[in-house]
Amino acid sequence: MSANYLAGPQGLLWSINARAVLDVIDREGPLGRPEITRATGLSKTTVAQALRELVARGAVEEAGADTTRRGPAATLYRIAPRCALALGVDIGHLRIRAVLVDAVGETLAQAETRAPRRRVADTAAAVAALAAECAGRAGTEPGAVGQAVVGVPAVVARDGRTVRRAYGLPQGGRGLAEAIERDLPVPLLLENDVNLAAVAEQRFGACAGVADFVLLGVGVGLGAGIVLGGRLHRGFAGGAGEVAFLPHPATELGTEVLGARRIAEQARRAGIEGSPSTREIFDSARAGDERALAVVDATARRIAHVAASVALVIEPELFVLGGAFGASADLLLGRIRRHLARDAAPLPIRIVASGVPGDPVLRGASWLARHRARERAFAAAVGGRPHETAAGGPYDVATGGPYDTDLAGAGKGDIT
Amino acid sequence: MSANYLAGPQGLLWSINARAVLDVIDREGPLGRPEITRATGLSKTTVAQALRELVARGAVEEAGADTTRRGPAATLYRIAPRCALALGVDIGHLRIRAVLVDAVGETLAQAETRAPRRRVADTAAAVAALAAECAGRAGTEPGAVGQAVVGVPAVVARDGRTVRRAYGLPQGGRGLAEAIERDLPVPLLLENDVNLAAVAEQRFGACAGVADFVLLGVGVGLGAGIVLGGRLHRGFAGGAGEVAFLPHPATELGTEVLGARRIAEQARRAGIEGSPSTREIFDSARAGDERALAVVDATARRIAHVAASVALVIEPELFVLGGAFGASADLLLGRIRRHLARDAAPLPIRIVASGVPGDPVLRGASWLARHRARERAFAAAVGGRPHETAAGGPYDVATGGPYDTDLAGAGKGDIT
DNA sequence: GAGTAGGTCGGAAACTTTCCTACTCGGAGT
DNA sequence: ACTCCGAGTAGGAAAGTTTCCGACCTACTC
Repeated sequence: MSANYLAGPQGLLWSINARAVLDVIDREGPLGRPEITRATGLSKTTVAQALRELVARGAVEEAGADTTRRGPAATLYRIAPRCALALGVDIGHLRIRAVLVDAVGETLAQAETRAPRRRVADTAAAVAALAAECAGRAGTEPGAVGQAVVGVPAVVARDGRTVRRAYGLPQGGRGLAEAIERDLPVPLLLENDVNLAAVAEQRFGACAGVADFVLLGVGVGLGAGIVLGGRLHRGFAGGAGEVAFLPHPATELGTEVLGARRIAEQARRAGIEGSPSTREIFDSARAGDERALAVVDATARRIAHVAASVALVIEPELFVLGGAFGASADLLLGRIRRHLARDAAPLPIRIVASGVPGDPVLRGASWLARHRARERAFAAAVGGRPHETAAGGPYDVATGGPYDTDLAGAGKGDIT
Repeated sequence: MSANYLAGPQGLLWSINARAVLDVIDREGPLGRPEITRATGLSKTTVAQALRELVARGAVEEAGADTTRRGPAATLYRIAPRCALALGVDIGHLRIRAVLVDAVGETLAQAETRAPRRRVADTAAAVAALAAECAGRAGTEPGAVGQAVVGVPAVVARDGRTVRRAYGLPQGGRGLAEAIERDLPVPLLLENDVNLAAVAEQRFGACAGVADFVLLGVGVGLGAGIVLGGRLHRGFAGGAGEVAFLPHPATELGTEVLGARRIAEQARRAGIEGSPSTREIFDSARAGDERALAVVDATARRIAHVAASVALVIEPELFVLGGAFGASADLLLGRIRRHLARDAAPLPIRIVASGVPGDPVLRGASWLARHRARERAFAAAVGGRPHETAAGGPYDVATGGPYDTDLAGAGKGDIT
């Protein structure tokens, strides 16, 4: 009822300190008690108490002993890998991939299948089947998954369930989310695929430690995953980053600047016959075909144009070239930089190639799923000690603290 | 050294609870003890203790008694207005305005002067003189100001001191900040004027409670103040929102889409003679002059174009039309909406007129200055009880808590 | 007299300091 | 080469401190 004023009883201190212990262990790997004491600034008595409780609750477990120092061996502690399971799914145009990871990010199982074309129910069933397959291989069951994040090639509203403008997806609305939840009853979040690729870039790729960057995903369409202040920026209705529709001098308003269709059109215009796929055009270009190179250059120019426009609006620290044709960075990057240098910008623009190996969408999905599953598990382990008053102050560590991961909320921040 | 893990001794609880009390009083005006007790969820003993301490430290003061209920009158408490003074300054092309406000936002004094043209030292001296004038009228001295925020028509780096691309400002670099600080030795922050107008819009205008919005400032140039998640988005080097350079079909790259110069050019093209000022053109248009109306319409079209581009990148909830010609919203708004509906957008775009009376830049500057001055005063009042151990845990309420208002830091957030 | 404001006191919870035991490594002495 | 002992470290327990809370009491006004 009353807003969250972050006031609380003494039990609050325990939550705060237990959480601090958890965070230290999480960041700095297996750690001995003395090191945790130093890192948190707490007394060793308190740390010992917190560790006992966290182990009892299953969030932390012992991990051998540290014998590097002299004296008695220090017990090491680590996050319990099984305290949270997470499922990442990438629904692409051709394939659906899934990966099951544990709380420390270890891959437990992977699976993939052909993407069914038509019906939402088929897609949902495929996702559930992959989840079951992964769970089976990992020796657990699908219901044990603490969070599933599903990447889709569509605009997803901030509720993480409503889908708009679904390129190639069966249909819009909340149908897909509900169908998946029926078949796979675990906490679910849909997310735009480019956004997830951006998350992957932030966690595993070229943008570690960069607070503001934009991932340009070049694939069937062109989309941007925008990270500002270390957080995904989704826009009011999830439509941020739909940069394919940015006005371009050579393109009518309301049509896409770039995408497979437009590349094909340019290929025709360049006199390339037989309507080859984009991949084939890039391969030809790499082999030195002049006309294909012209198409590549035109593509690079349009990407540069989009990057310049985006930069003028939000001025990120870095652009990353990703997506299906991020693999063609060798061809594109230099040309994009040249166009940027020539045409664009009163401000310098840095652009680099994606640094994420494998399927970035899948990695982003599994990272986000893991983050959320773990956040929930941690909050449960830290919140509400058994002997706390049932009333529960207005403070709730699960959502109120500085660890807020709420995605749905409007996030009416108060700070400028 | 060790990162901030938000762990702390018992004194931390006092900080948290005192801060909660302070926040409640701040938000809900003068309040009696029982109401504070209810709002914070703390016990009345604790609240009483906190209030005693806060009053002793000067952050809170008594404000009469509440006799509406029966029984003994409840003592009311409010934020002590004088616990923080703040100075807002708007350095415009023609005039420099300053306003001195207290901790609760009351205007204590205002002053203005002609903007000196050439030298940085003159500008700085003018600012200091205005500050002295305000302080004198308010019965205090300039040194008592807890924070000064100076709005400038230029790009300001995230350090709040380095100026780039200064339209009409004497020169770039850190010269201005340093000169002002010499003449007026108080905590100083320079900020882009359009950004400050956006802050004003958020606090006093059309965007109260809107987390994501963009203020389009139409004046000598065109700039955007971007608020995302309730926070100003400044960009990597403070250059976010330089939307005047967005590519436009009818404009060569690298030139501004809109601004006084371009409006004049359009007026010439429309056959208007005598090179009238923008204001005169708008006045003619309001009087029904066809050619002037054409210029206005062209202006509206360009604003719509910019808004559409911005929306495709960040999809704010709302656009606000402000700046020097925000006053001409009656002429522009309908036309902008018409152009948006026609040309633009796969997504709907809401745009409204500014809701801030007076000088938005000045109001934004004084709000931000007040916010920062108060934040510092509150942190001081809440942090470090006298009888606390000198050691001091790694937790620091001043900067570490959920009340972080750091502007300079890169803000390497960890949450997606 | 009922309802409310404000104060005080004792108890409970949580953190810290201090003291103590146990363990291991390494060097010195036999 | 073996043994012994001191220094440094890990872990635990007890006492002390700080803080919050509930309960009781007084005083005030309708």
